[in-house]
Amino acid sequence: MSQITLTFPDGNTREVPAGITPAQVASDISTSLGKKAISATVNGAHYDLQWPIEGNASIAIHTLQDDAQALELIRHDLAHIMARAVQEIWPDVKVTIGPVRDYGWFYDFDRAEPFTPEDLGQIEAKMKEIINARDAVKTEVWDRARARKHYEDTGEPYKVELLDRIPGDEPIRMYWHGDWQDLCRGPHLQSTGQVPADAFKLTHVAGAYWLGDSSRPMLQRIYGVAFKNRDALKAHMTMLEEAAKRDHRKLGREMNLFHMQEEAPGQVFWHPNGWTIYTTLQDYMRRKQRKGGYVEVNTPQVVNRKLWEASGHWENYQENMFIVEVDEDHAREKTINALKPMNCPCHVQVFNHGMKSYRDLPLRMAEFGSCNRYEPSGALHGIMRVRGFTQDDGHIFATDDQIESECARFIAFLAEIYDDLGFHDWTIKLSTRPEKRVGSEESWDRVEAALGNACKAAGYDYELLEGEGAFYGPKLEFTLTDAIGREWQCGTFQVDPNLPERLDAEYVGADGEKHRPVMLHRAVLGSFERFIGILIENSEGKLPLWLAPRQVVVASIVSDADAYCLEVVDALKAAGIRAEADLRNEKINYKIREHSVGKVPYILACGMKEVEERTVSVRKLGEKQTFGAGLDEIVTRLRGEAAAPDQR
RNA sequence: GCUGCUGUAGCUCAGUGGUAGAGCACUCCCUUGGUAAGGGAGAGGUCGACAGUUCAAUCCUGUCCAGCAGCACCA
Repeated sequence: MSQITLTFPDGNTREVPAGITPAQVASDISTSLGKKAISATVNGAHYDLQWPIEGNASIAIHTLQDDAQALELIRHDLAHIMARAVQEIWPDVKVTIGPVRDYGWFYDFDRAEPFTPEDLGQIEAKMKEIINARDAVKTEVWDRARARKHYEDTGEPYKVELLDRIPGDEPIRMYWHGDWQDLCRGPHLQSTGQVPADAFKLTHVAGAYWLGDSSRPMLQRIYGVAFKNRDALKAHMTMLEEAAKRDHRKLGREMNLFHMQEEAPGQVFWHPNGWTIYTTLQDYMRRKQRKGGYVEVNTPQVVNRKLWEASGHWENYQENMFIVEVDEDHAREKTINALKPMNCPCHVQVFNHGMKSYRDLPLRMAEFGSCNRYEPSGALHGIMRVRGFTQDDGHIFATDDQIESECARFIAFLAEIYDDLGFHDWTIKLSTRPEKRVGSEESWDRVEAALGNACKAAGYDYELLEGEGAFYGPKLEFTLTDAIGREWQCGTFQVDPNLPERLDAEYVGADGEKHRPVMLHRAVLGSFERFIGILIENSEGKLPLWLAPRQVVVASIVSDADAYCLEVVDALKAAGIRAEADLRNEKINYKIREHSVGKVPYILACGMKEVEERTVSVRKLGEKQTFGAGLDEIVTRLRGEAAAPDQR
């Protein structure tokens, strides 16, 4: 047998026979390492301890101490252990796939009966039994035909289909967790006993289409989370509770911002508090847009189908449109309109009205455009995904030569706004030409390069999403990261030569000839509804002062201070601050608690001491420490703090 | 849209084949209290909608509507 050379991370080398497994290598180093080992990285690939190494290689042995590998293997083995548990309890359940995901794994099953929460408890108990049995994990490479016959014989049609999808040059690996067998590319742990038995939890069950295809059968997906130890699991559960506290639907109720009801699914009833956030944000955006060189327009909600036919939406987007039929007595046939799902066709109408010159370009047209889309019922989510919403929409009509500079200009514009709104961590994704597309290769080359160059010119790197662009042009997507690490795609910049063509937009060039402008669709926030939802969740309802709907509550400590409290409120209001008095017959503790829960940024308490001294006792949200301030002093201070970021 | 679950007071939830209950919120009374819930009383519900089974339905069955989780969708 030939010898090969293994190189360890510390640079040491070892001569071993070809075909040696990482398990043997680990045991050769020490018995304890042999026991502790879970997997290896061989020439950069994550290797099962049982896979033979045939040639010279770099090798690193992993143990449960190595976070990345350990978590992946624990979760992956748990997926198998769960599938085994399910089949031991219900032998006729069909197994499919069970990958690792963030914090855990899932496994999809085909079973006529739905799994219940009680079933999850039973499965968990069975899984613990399996882990405690400490069964060895074994693997073999099988011949494709043998594997196929095996799964046909055992009645596992999904596995047969998976087998057929494995590329011909890949080995067919079989794994055994005890007697239970699964087709799997591996790697896995040495034994089920290496899985911590107290650091996982089955969380929920939900439907999922086989292979993610809505035309295929719906399976039942059981989700689990798993960690290296019980404390990490606990920390995760605590994190989930923290995330639940930020839920904008809950905070929206508690802060009396908005509500939704079943007569208008997917549409928001904004209450005074919520509408204050909305209009404050909109006023800010309007000022930014003016400074940013945009003209603002407003276009109709209900538009005849002719325009949607011309724009292509009738053909491609009709399912998502609210159709409005108008049936007049005298009319020969019904007039069919649609609520606008997008503003772009209307903006082209504005552009088309009157002859445009190359001197008018780039023409930056903005609208706080109210749109309605018939979103699938299952997609609705609070104010984040709705059927009626308002975009901070804008379309830049430009020449090809202006794309790059307009793009760079937009990125700078967006960066300022995200910064003002407290989002300092965001990324750009560049989506390039998809398979199905229109336009020449040269024009795609040019426009993709323009977007990429604009990012670099503005000083930002981008991630490439190849083939993800629209059929007519590439786009940039701007994704921000919130306070708890979640990502939200908000901004977009999309190059569209198609719609101007369809709707016959033209301008007169310097040569006196008519030319087609390109249209740049762009948004910074996306929609006000969704963005406000993000702001709420990001801040846990503790919005920055300028956006807080109720900025100051002046609370009386004794009723003899009521008149003074009203005077303080008047002074604050005169300074443009949203202030209100709380003169109720309640103790100051009660008022403090209530307004703290209500996320009011400032509570000014006034008792007789304050009345006599003409001061206020200031308590900032989230701070236990209070401080005293003179009336004029606090008005000046709060007026400064409450100014919008662009007005400081 | 699909699978599963849920729908009882403004909110959070308990409960029963014989037309309902708690806590908080609300109103009133007592209390004037110094930085996260003072005490008492009262009012408040077509038990999501519509059918069906039953002597009797909030409860059982069906259909629909809405919400939640996930999947699919998001030109």
